Amino acid sequence: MPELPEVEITRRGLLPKLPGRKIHAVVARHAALRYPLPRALGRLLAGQPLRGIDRRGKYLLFRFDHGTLILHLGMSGSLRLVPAAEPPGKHDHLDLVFGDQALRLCDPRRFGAVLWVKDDAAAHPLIAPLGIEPLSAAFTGEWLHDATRGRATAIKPFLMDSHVIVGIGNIYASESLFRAGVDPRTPAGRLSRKRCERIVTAIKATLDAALAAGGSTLRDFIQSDGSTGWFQQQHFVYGREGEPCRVCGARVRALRLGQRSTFHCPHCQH
DNA sequence: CTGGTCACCTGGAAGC
DNA sequence: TGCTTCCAGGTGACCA
Repeated sequence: MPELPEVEITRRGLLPKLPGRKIHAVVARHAALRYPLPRALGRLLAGQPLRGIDRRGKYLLFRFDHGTLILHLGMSGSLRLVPAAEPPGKHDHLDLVFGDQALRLCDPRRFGAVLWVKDDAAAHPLIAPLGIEPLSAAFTGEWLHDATRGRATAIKPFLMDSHVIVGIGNIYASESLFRAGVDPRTPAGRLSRKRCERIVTAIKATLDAALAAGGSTLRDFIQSDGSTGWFQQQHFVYGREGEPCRVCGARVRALRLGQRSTFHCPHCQH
């Protein structure tokens, strides 16, 4: 589920509530997600005030005086703030208990990650190789044009490579290329400067729209029982195979690119 | 380095 | 109804 906007919305939802508060206990109900959980997390964090919550790509960074807890939601993870006494569900693998509230990690597929770094989190082997932040000022058409030179791979999987650009998952890759009017199969290295500019503008607009949509439901999914899941976006093409394009009415087509389902409008995208 | 494939895990939907 | 198969929003590891 989570792509960059979902992770960022989660972060923004927690920001006014958690930093400054002390962790009282940690409850780990599963020994490992994608990786084994850090050992003795309770001893490590009990009594420690959370200093801040940052984000790098889709990784959330919980800052403490003596290190950083790195958290990734994987494909199916979500964080909720619940009453600490609330009984955990089947896939609620980890609680960080702040007084009478718990920050609860639910992740049915367990593709998420929880890691502890004592030193500079930016130097962690999973963080250091991450690519550019798509919402940063440094992400421009010129940057994308430079980055794509000499690359034969299709632009869609290229955009999803977190070592190039972070945060663009399967949904927003299709959606952004639709907005840009670019065929997802186009070899990255063949894109003109102008088309790179269109793609960058489209990515920022797509992510901004998702952030705006998430902001309006933020309170719900941070505090409620989570049954509503992630906020719903009106997609242009994603998941709409055979349905009419919202712009031109042509049938939306599906294909596979790099093992991932890809949606596009053959009339609007070239 | 590049591009392509696989695996990790569970659950829901579709097919028979 | 029940069993089987396929698919899912991520990404690191591995291969040629």
